[in-house]
Amino acid sequence: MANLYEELTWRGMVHDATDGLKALFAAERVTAYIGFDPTASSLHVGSLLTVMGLARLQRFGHAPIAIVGGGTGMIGDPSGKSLERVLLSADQINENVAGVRQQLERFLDFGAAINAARIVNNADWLGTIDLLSFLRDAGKHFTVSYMLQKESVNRRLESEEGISFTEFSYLLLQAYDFLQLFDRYGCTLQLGGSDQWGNITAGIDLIRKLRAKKAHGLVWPLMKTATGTKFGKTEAGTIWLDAGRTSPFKFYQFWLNIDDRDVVTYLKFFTFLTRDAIEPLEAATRAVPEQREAQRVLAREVTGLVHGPEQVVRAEHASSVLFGEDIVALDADDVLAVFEDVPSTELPAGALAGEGIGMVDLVARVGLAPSKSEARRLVQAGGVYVNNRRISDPLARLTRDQAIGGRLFVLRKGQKQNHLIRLT
RNA sequence: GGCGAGGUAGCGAAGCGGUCAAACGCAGCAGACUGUAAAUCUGUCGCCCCAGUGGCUUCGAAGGUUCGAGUCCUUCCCUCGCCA
Repeated sequence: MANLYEELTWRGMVHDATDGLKALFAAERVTAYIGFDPTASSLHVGSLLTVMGLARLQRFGHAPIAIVGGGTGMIGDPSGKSLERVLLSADQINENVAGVRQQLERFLDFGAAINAARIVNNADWLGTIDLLSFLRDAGKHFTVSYMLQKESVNRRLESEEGISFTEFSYLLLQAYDFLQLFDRYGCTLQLGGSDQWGNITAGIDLIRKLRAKKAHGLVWPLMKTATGTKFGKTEAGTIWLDAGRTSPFKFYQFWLNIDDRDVVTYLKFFTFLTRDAIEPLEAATRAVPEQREAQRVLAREVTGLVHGPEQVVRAEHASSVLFGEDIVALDADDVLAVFEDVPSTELPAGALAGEGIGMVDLVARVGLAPSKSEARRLVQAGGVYVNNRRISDPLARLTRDQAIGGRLFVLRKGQKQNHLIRLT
């Protein structure tokens, strides 16, 4: 079995790690954990990196534990946050935990004979421990100056906002989690993003002090995009793993649109493709970037992992139609299939009777612009297309005989925002 | 508590009696170019409509002076420095 440490190093995922980790991987089956933050009921592409961390771990024969932070989620991790967080209600967190759990099941093998994955909720122990016990068992082992030295705490202390006692104590909770997992499951490794390093080392210290055992940590670099925007966000918002929130088509498109400068990094981070598969793609990106071979593979692989092969085929088909052929040449059923994911509005055919409906009214009515004023501006700027043809005259009118198959219009704003209008 | 500086559109920042819905930059939204990219360039960018020398609401809050106030006066609220 290859060494996971070497694998992660090659993938550029080792930002920092404790000494001796490589030897540990070589010597035994390691049980490792990563925490998931239940701030939403679905994971997004940002947390996909974390999911892949666990999945990769399992593929190398080690045992992954996903800890869904039902307990810590109630407190809020100050790491990487400049503002104090809004606390979620217990109900909300439970709902989110359930959603996240369901998604994790896609990636991890919970039935494996020897290294089955587990999902645990730290509310199981954090929710029941009483304050005095916690202060005696965990709090006693950390000096305030130790906690103040942690970068996440320190930065907030110096900020205008300050930090509440609640978030200040987060470090202790996460350290206590590690201890619990060590005791319950023999978990000796915690993974995470580099912003977690301080929290992870706190857990390692706690285990050393209380159990006299060496635990390990490994963190990968924080995701950044070449353009400096936050990874996983687009104009349309966060890219979620839940098909109900981000359609497979949009998900596919997100990966297809990755910047050349980032695509190789992402292939390493988000796919199981081997070095042999990735290196030619890297060369292709340098030689013929306009072909976007690397992006195509990335989109296919990740969409396949998250939504399955059928969705890949559909997304690829939709993409080729949408950015290639003339929509008018298609029949209404094909258009419906391709645009299934796209928001749609039903419009009574009567609205198009006689002179038809004005462009400005239409754009405003289906919500592509928030008001008629903005709709007009948009049309005049040349940003509106009907069935792939630009209509820049705000006084233009649409009638039924221009509809595809007499029943559909594809209204587009800019290059990518489509909206389907069904006549009824 | 004392002294000083300041609060202008999503953010940053000009404006110091009319020509101010308010320069400029960023973000946003479109357009060109292109590879459904990046960079760059162009337009737009308080809100509304029947799109016009159109309507409405803004420049911390409330009052006042004035034909006219983001601009002057009064009071109040808040922020930031320095000193107690």
